[in-house]
Amino acid sequence: MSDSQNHKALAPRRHDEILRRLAADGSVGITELAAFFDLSRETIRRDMKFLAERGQLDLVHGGATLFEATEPALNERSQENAAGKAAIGRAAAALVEDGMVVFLDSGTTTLAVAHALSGKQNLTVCTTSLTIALHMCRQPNVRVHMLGGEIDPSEEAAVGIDALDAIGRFRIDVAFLGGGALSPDGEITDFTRNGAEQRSRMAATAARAYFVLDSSKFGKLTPLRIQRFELAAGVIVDAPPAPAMVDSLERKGPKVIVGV
Amino acid sequence: MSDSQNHKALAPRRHDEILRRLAADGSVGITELAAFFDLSRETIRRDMKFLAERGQLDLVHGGATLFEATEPALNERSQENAAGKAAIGRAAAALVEDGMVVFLDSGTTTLAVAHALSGKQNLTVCTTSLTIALHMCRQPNVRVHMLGGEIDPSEEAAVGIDALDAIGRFRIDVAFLGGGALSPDGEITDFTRNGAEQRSRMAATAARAYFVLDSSKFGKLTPLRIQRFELAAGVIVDAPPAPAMVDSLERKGPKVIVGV
DNA sequence: AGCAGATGTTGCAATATGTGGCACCTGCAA
DNA sequence: TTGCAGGTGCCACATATTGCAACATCTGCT
Repeated sequence: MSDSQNHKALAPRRHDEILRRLAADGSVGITELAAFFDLSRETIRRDMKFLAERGQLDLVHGGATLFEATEPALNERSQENAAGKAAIGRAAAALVEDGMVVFLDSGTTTLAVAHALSGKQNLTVCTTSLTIALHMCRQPNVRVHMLGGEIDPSEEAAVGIDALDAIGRFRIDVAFLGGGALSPDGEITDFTRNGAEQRSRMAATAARAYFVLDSSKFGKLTPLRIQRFELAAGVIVDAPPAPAMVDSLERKGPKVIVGV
Repeated sequence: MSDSQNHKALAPRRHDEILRRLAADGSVGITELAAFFDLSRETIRRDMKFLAERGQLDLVHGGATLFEATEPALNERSQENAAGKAAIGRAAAALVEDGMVVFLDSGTTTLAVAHALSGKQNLTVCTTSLTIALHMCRQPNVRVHMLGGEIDPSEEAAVGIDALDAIGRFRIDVAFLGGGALSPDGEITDFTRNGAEQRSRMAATAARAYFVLDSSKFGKLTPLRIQRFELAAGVIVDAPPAPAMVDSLERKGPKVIVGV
């Protein structure tokens, strides 16, 4: 960017530039860099090999991509209906613009949203989920706030009074919330008191809140109603629920958005 | 820039120019400067060596780059001296009894402590590290509190005001703290202001605090002194530091514990 | 003259980069 | 599927650049 004449640079500077492009574009080609720096492909390849050995990128044919730290065996849950969750993720990501403050609830569906957010610039992400925090803090151009509190092992996320407290401190542009079930009469319900309370507050606090619910949760019943869920802007799903459920849900407020 | 005819300048002038270019471009080459000043490469190299010794720049092959008192990448660190870290972990775990409230700092050495704690019963673990929280919440009979806050991507841990706040709320039986270096004169220092402050508070707050430092950190210098580190009960290491360092450290308070 | 500090020169080792050859991928068209 | 063509990975070796240390030279000063 600095000088258009001579891009030749010392090795560490090249490494920076490579990582910078990687962060910006997600991938970078060897030939393209060789031309940019006016150096042979071998030299660039050696740079990349060096960076790859330090775990800073992944080598692929023709260049390099962002290093994917293979997460320790994700739960079986995250495999269930993976395609549906990915579709929900894409639909959710379409609602997020660069620079927004986004809240991501715990859960495998919201994790899919997190994955779909890669590529957005300059996001601020707030979350209670350890896994989501870990994933997002490895993304470039993302600021991550972890809401602290006692960790619920089954969710691997913070719950309880500290997390509830912390929610109030943020001004959230858009929140993506999980949920236990979409009941036959069009209500969103949850498994635990803490979860329901947390989601209720977020639905009321965020400028816009969306519940993300994959089709395995349609028509089920869980014990706790999520208060004020009707303040949410929408419910993002991967397949159309029964028309009756859509009707009664939309009459209360939230729009139903079907991901593709 | 001043005179185009004769760039020859006395050493302090050259030093200024070197630093100026560094600030402007992020790096400078030796050959390039030698030509500019019409001096031999050796002279420029001596200038750079002088500046490097005073911490004003980093020498690299062919020139210099901006001085970065930053830590190496996380993935890289976790591999280094794995055996030593495991030894420290065992020594640390020996200090923990069932039922205690344990604080675990961020860092790869404290992660080794976390691994060594498996088997303890009924622990309560407080941590700022996402990785440690994730690991410990999968253990049976462990309650985990995640201290929230903004996530530092290089640490993958919470830092900043929220984390500092949260520290005050806990009554910690024993804390295991990381650190950037054990300086030659027996002080424990850190890379970042936030890190130093966090560790300082823990050292003062916990009933007993231990720093865990593997031998790669002996005799190094990092910019920030950790205030009140001498309140710590001990420093756990994987190999004996130089006797002079042990002396000056133990005279200040903390005992040196060598893991096996 | 003699000293001290700065700079230059030289030679060799270490490192970085370039080049060419060949095997291997990848996409495409038959 | 097959084969082809172009791009790419990778190795070995050649070349260029740099690091380093020892010693020589210069310059200003007393």
